[in-house]
Amino acid sequence: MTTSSSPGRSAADRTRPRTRAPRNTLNRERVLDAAVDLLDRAGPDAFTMRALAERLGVATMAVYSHFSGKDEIIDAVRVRLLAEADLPSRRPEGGERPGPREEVRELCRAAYRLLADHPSVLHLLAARPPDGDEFTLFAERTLEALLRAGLERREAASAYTALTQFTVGAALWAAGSRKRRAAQACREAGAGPGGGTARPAGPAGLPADRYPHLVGLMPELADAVRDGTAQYERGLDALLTGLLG
Amino acid sequence: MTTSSSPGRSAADRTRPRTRAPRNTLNRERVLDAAVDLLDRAGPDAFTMRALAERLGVATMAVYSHFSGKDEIIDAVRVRLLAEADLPSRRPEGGERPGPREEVRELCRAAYRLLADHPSVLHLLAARPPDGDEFTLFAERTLEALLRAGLERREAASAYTALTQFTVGAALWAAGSRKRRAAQACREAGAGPGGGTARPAGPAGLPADRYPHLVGLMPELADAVRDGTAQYERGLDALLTGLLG
DNA sequence: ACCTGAACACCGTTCAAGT
DNA sequence: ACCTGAACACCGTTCAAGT
Repeated sequence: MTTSSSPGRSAADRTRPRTRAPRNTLNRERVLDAAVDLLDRAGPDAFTMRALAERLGVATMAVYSHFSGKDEIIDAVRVRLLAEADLPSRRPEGGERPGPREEVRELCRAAYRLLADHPSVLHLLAARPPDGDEFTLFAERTLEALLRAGLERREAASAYTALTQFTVGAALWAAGSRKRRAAQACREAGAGPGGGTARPAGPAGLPADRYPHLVGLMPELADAVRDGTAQYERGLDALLTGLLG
Repeated sequence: MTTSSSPGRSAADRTRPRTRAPRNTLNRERVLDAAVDLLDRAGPDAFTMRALAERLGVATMAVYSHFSGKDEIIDAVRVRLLAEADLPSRRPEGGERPGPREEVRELCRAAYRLLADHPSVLHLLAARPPDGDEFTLFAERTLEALLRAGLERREAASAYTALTQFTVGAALWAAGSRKRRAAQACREAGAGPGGGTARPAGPAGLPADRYPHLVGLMPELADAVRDGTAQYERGLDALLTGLLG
């Protein structure tokens, strides 16, 4: 897929043995920094213990001194990212404190942004979805706002769950469409600019007689997927209306 | 993790060369049958070209005569499952035709059930989310009902997208909680029934002073995750209310 | 305690060969 | 055309060894 770019050290470097790393070059934090970076840059498939170690300038097995294995690293990355979400400040400096509905909206937006900025986290969430209580700060503040909005305890828990589920699903969609768009651009670049006879009828080869509405609404559906953020906000508004009345 | 159960042939069988398979034992359909079965039974991690071939009673490379590789098989599995969703019949035999809102509800329920029954599809969806137009029949009928409910073209496309996003997110949550519950049961069985001193304070070790609402609502949150279907329906109703007014 | 290199049991896939 | 086995370049992880 990529050309022969070596991300860490050159092939020549990798051949001769690296100068031995100082005794305490590594710690959990440095490993996690590199893991998040590698995951976001290269994607989950390229997230390899060997690649991670190379990025740290260290032998592969050095990482095992600080983590029991790849799974523990993945768990730690997930916990860190979910905990570090850039949430809106609790007390806005200048303006009024927003109403509970507006605060829930802002919190969800922040969660969506986090997932959109770190597409690889989605892969981790899919492989091992969070406990619900792993969003900690996000959960705490969202639940508080939902209760303040007048919801009962059960209703608040249920609403929080629904909001989180929707947010993850929407982010998943956006990440997928981004990936697909990149793949398509790559394909078209490879095929060259000579496609005059392409696309005979249905945009995806779908029979328009069997799926009239689907084919007819294709442009609108493409729009909805294209601008993930705007689409997310529309859905979020609808969900909030249904949840808060 | 598992005991030494060999899913396909015994270790002795695997040692001596298998009797050569007849010329046309394999075809795309048989491969996909086995793939879906293996995926649902053993999970995505155990979904291996070697395991798949063994289940088919065939050498590993035989599969490559019908599929270009693992990715193509995964794509085909996803398309097949999404296309084969067990949707509610278009014309109910006895009763009245339901209103558009009720029909959308039933369609979404069917989609959720499909994802819940095939948890591994979720992994595939996460790795390469669908085009939106891969749900074909589901999309066609949902879009039709949304238009019938009075939505504009853009609104219908947006609403369909939101419903699908929410459905995938909710199914993801349910699958995750199921997996986690199984893992926990396994862990407890291993530890034996001697846990009298466990769980000192917060259910997950969360500081109750930092996360009062989250800790306080833990039972309700656990309930919301426990019965995935009921939780999904509550969220779906809220979303529909917001979308259809 | 922390880091290293070789080795083991896997994986997807290429390739030349069988029928 | 379809199926096979050996081989290649990976992967996560175990292990004995270095400092």
